[in-house]
Amino acid sequence: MDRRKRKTREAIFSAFTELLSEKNFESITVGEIIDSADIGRATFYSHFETKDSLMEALCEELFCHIFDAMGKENEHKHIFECDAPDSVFLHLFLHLQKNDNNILKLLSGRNNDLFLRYFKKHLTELVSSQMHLFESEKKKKLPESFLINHISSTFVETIRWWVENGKKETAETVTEYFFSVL
Amino acid sequence: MDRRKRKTREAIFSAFTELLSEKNFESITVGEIIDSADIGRATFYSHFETKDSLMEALCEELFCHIFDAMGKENEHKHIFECDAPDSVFLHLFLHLQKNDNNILKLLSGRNNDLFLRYFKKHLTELVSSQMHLFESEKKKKLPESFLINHISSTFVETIRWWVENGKKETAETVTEYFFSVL
DNA sequence: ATAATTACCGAACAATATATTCAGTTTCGT
DNA sequence: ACGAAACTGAATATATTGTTCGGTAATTAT
Repeated sequence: MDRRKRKTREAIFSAFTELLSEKNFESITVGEIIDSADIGRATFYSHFETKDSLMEALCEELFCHIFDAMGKENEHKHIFECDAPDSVFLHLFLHLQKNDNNILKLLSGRNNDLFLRYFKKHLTELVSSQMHLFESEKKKKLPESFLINHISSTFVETIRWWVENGKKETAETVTEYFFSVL
Repeated sequence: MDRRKRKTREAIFSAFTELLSEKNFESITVGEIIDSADIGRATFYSHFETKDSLMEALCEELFCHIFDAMGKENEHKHIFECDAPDSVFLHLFLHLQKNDNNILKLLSGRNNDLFLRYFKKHLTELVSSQMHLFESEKKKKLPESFLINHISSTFVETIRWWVENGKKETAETVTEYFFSVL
C-alpha cells in the first residue's frame, strides 16, 4: 500500500480512537475527525464511506489482531503447553493490561456501545469454542445460548469494571474474579 | 397539569416509544416524532429542550414508576409476606412479562444503549440494597463494587437474552436461570 | 530521469436535521 | 365570558453529511 495512504489511514484511526476516548461515537463529527487527523475532507471519504464504516474498519483492525493472534497462539499453546482453564482469558486480560492498540481507551470511554457490541460478538465466538471449560452439573440444565451470553457479558463487564476503577488489580487477580463468579 | 399539556406529553412519549421499538435512538429525528405525535414543531420544543432530554424524561417516567412502586411494595411485602430470596427479581421479571409501559419494546430494539444505561443505574441501587441475598463464602473475597456490577449486569443481560430469544420462558424460569448463574 | 499513476487538498455545494422565533389560533380553568 | 396557557406552522439560522472538481504533490514504473 502507498505510504501516503497508509499514513493517512493511521492518522484517521489515531484521531478517531482519541476522540472515542473523550466522547461517544454518535457525537463525533466527520469534521472533528479530519481536523484532528489534519487531512482534507475528500480524503476522509476516499478512505471510508461513512463514519460507521470507519468504526467497522477500526474494530476489524483491533479484533482480528488480538483474537486471531490469540487463536493461533492457542492452536499451539493450548494443545502442547497450557491446559489450565483460565489460560485464554488470562491471556486476554494480559493483552488488555499492556493496552495493546489502545483498546482500553475504547472500553473505558462512555457510550461506546457499537465498539462493545463488536467486542462481545468476537468474544462470543471465543467463548463458544471454550464452553467445555465452564461445564458443571449445575449449569447443565441451562440453555447453552443463555450460558454463552452470560459468560461473554461477564467478561466484558469485568473488563469495564476493572478499567473504570482504575485498573488497580493485576491481570491475574481480575482473572480470578472473573472465574469466581462463574 | 393542564390537560392539553398532559395529552401532548403523552402523545410525544407514545410516539417516541413506538419509534424506539422500530429504530435506534440516534436515527430518530425530531421531525418524525412530531409527525408521529401529530403536534407542531414549536410544541415539541416547549416540552423538551432536546431529543436527549426527552429520552431522559422517558426513562425517569418508566423507572420511577416501576422501581418506586416496587420499593414501596417491598417495604410491605418484604417484611410481612415474602422472604424468598428471589422475590424482588421475580417481581421485576413479572412486570416485564406483562410488558408494563412497553418497557420491553425499548429493551428489544437495537442500540438503545442510553435506555439500558438508565436501567442499569437504577438497578444497581436496587441490587446494592439487596446484596445480603447474594452473600456466600465464595463471594466474600470479591470487592463489593465488582459483585454489584456483576449482578446488575447479569440481570440486564438475562432480560436482553430473554427478549431477544422471543420470551419463550416464563418469568419463573428466567428467574431460576438468573439465580443459577449467581 | 521522466512519465504515468495515485493520493491529497480544500473550497464550494446540495441535502438534511436541529433548534429558535413569532404572530395568530385554540383550549383551559374559574 | 375572560385571561392565561398551550398549540400551530412557517420562516430562519446553524450545523453536519456526503459529493464534486480543478489543482498540487508524492510515489511507482519504465
